[in-house]
Amino acid sequence: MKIKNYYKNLPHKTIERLSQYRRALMICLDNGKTHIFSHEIANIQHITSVQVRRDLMLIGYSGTLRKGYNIQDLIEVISHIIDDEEGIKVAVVGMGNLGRALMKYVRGKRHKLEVVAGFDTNEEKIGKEYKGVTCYSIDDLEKVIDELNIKLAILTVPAKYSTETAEKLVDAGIKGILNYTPKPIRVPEDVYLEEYDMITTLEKVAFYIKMHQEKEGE
Amino acid sequence: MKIKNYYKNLPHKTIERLSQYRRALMICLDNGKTHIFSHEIANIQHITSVQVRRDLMLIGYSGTLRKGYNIQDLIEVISHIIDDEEGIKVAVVGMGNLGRALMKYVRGKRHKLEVVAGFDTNEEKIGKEYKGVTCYSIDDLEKVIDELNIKLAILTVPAKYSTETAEKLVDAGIKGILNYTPKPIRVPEDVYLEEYDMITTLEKVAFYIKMHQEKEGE
DNA sequence: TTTTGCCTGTTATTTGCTTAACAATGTGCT
DNA sequence: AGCACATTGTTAAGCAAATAACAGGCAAAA
Ligand SMILES: NC(=O)c1ccc[n+]([C@@H]2O[C@H](COP(=O)([O-])OP(=O)(O)OC[C@H]3O[C@@H](n4cnc5c(N)ncnc54)[C@H](O)[C@@H]3O)[C@@H](O)[C@H]2O)c1
Ligand SMILES: NC(=O)c1ccc[n+]([C@@H]2O[C@H](COP(=O)([O-])OP(=O)(O)OC[C@H]3O[C@@H](n4cnc5c(N)ncnc54)[C@H](O)[C@@H]3O)[C@@H](O)[C@H]2O)c1
Repeated sequence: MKIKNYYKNLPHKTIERLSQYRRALMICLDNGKTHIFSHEIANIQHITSVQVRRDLMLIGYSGTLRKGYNIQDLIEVISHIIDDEEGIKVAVVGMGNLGRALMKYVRGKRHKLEVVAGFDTNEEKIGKEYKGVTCYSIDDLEKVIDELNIKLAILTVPAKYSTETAEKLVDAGIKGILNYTPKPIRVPEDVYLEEYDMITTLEKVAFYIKMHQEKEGE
Repeated sequence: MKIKNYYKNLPHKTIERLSQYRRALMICLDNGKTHIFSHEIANIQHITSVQVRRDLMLIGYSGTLRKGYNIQDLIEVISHIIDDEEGIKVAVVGMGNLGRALMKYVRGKRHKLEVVAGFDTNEEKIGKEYKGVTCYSIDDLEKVIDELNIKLAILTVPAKYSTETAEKLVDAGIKGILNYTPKPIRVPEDVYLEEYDMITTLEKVAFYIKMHQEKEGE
């Protein structure tokens, strides 16, 4: 399993960029391009060509000298690395403003990532469909997750329910959680967790605006 | 201006954590706590106490031995660092599903960060209020940004308009952009840019789920 | 009063990632 | 053919951040 093993050593940041390269490449392909240079990819993503080449080196993909990389090929290689063959089923947990926006947004974006269920506690939402996806009761979490083979959950419940909902998700056998709640959650080692807090990011931007202002005023 | 200067050297990650510490501390304060240990903060945030102490060292705040940190004090010190005294005015550019969710979410969360305007191209949205905030035409961008003294923009327009809208924002004098569009944008050096791509994050979680599955199957 | 233990604050080490440097190579031009 | 050069692929250096290691000190227990 040599091939599989070196995936493990890919830097997290490289994984992120591969996802981005692929989307950029698909657009290029649609535009009729067949080959692309590292500096072109770099330009689209606003990074350096060195970084692109380094990432591609890490996944063992080689381009042709003076012709660049074959777009079609490269898309396939990246897909083979980051996509699961069977596809990964996704649930949105908490069908509020953000949950619904995400549901609509993600649906149909990547065919290996299918949103197949929503969950909520609100009686009015339970049983309804949103963009063709059923909203289930949180009480049926375990059953539905098992039946629909859901592996990934996007957590968008109110912050005060983050912890308990995360626990339910883990107990139900979820393998990865994307937490958009401002409250950090804890998961066992075999569950992959990614957290993103918008208020933090907003405050960070505000801080650097403030700092820049002060620097100018000196 | 010694004080101001060392803010410049604070690691980006420390800034992010300060924002999070503060929110956690405010909750503790509400609960009647007056002092807190580094390991308690660490527990809430699911990080190590060393990291907490190191961050606090960097901002030059000292606790009391065996009593920990004075919560009220610490909140003030952090606020003094990351908050702008005048407050920073924010605009949401692109009042779609995500834009509206964010508008509602951010409003009133932090009183030094006020969302004061929305912008859109859709005639039906222009002139309407959402959560008490007016949605202006993108054609009035420069005027409104100037009049309301808006410094920070959250970009939530469709990806194909990211680039042109970013340019408009920069021209209008915006000092910081938070780009939630999947298309990377480019800004001059004096504009602070933060980008976040949800699909990338989702694919990353999916990748690690897949990898973990394969490791098990060996 | 001494000792133990708990907590802070600081310095040193390690890790992960980015950037720089450069060797290798085939293409087109002269 | 031979030279100039754009472009790839790899190794080395540099940076930022996290973690580890540890010194210092006070409070309570013995
Ligand atoms: N709206 C945003 O733009 C935004 C941005 C960043 C983060 N967030 C975070 O996302 C979360 C949701 O935000 P929102 O604006 O969509 O809030 P919301 O109130 O619109 O939605 C919350 C939804 O979760 C449901 N819910 C409540 N308790 C539940 C439980 N125990 N299990 C399952 N579902 C439950 C509610 O019925 C509701 O439908 C919050 O934690 C918020 O901090 C929101
Ligand atoms: N919805 C989500 O959950 C989500 C998540 C991540 C990223 N995004 C990104 O955020 C952006 C918006 O997503 P959405 O789901 O809200 O889409 P949407 O179509 O609901 O909203 C887009 C809004 O922008 C307005 N608009 C169009 N052109 C404009 C212009 N030139 N200037 C100003 N406004 C303009 C439209 O009238 C509409 O109101 C997209 O780039 C999307 O990729 C959305």
